[in-house]
Amino acid sequence: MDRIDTSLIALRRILRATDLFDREIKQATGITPVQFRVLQVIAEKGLATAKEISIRMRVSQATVTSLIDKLVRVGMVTREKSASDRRQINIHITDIGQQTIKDAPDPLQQRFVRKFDALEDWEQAMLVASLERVAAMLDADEIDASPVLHAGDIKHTHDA
Amino acid sequence: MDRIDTSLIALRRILRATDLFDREIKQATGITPVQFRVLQVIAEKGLATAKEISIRMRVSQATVTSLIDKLVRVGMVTREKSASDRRQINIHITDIGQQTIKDAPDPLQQRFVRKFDALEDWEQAMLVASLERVAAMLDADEIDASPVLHAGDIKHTHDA
DNA sequence: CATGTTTGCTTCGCCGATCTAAGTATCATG
DNA sequence: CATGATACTTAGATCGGCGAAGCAAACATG
Repeated sequence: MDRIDTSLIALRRILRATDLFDREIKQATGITPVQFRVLQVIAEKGLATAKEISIRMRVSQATVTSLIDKLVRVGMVTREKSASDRRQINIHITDIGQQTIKDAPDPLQQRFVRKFDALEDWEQAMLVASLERVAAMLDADEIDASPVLHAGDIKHTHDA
Repeated sequence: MDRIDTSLIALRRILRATDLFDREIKQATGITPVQFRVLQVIAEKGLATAKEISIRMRVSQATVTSLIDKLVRVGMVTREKSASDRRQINIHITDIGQQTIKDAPDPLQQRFVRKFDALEDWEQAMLVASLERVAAMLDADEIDASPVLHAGDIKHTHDA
């Protein structure tokens, strides 16, 4: 088995891990991965507008509306009209929502962070260099920043 | 920006690349990424049974049936009863299907392979080691083999 | 060989995510 | 105040996905 095969397989495993995590989330939280992702975004600040969410997740507002509908229905978030601009709706996370996030299985990024921290210095350096390299290889064009991932996302934080 | 942030961002970009590629495929081929993936699987040998596809793609047979329906409708594949076992249906790729695959934009894995080949020996070695490391870090448990990716998958071939 | 079980696929009815287009309410401004 | 932009929701569609039920072919075995 040559290097390229090995690399592709590893890459596949990496991608696959996100997929599996989706299923874990579904089971553990009772909501779907996409809904969970919305919840996470809201949880970051405790509240968010529909617009914000639709931009962060790169989906239409219509989609956000229906996702929020579901989260409201299960009591994880509430809608409240913004006082400053009454066209806006602030979506607040509830205690149940908070709890759901807290109880969710060890997110992918936390898993990564924990193990990364445990590595030797040189190894960390190697990984960083390699990942950046691979990212550059796969990016079709220069991509700005924040993506939509599936589950749990790989967030730019490490409050693990 | 510390190493962990850098890594996570790179990882995010890698995952994001598959997402963007999905959109490219849709535009270029007129079929959806999932349908394209089915087509790819069939194309590997020129034909496949529904069962095979459902296993390879980790979806139910019901789902495969509906995906094949769509590919048949646009003339990219045909259904033919197997001679040896008449319960089985061999799905054959048509010229149109072949053409679609040929005309599809540079798949992710090809992009990767091309660039990987161009690397220095030591760099290839480093990438392989790193990717395997990361894969191990993300895998919750030991994962067997072939996953469902989104677009184009990252196949274990490099007939680029 | 006849009957019962397994296997391979399709049909049906359902749900979730997503979109676009069209509507409603609110704001901002000339 | 009238007009136009902005923030959301509603309506209606498509797609991917599932499980259950059904059917036909193959197999197994007394």
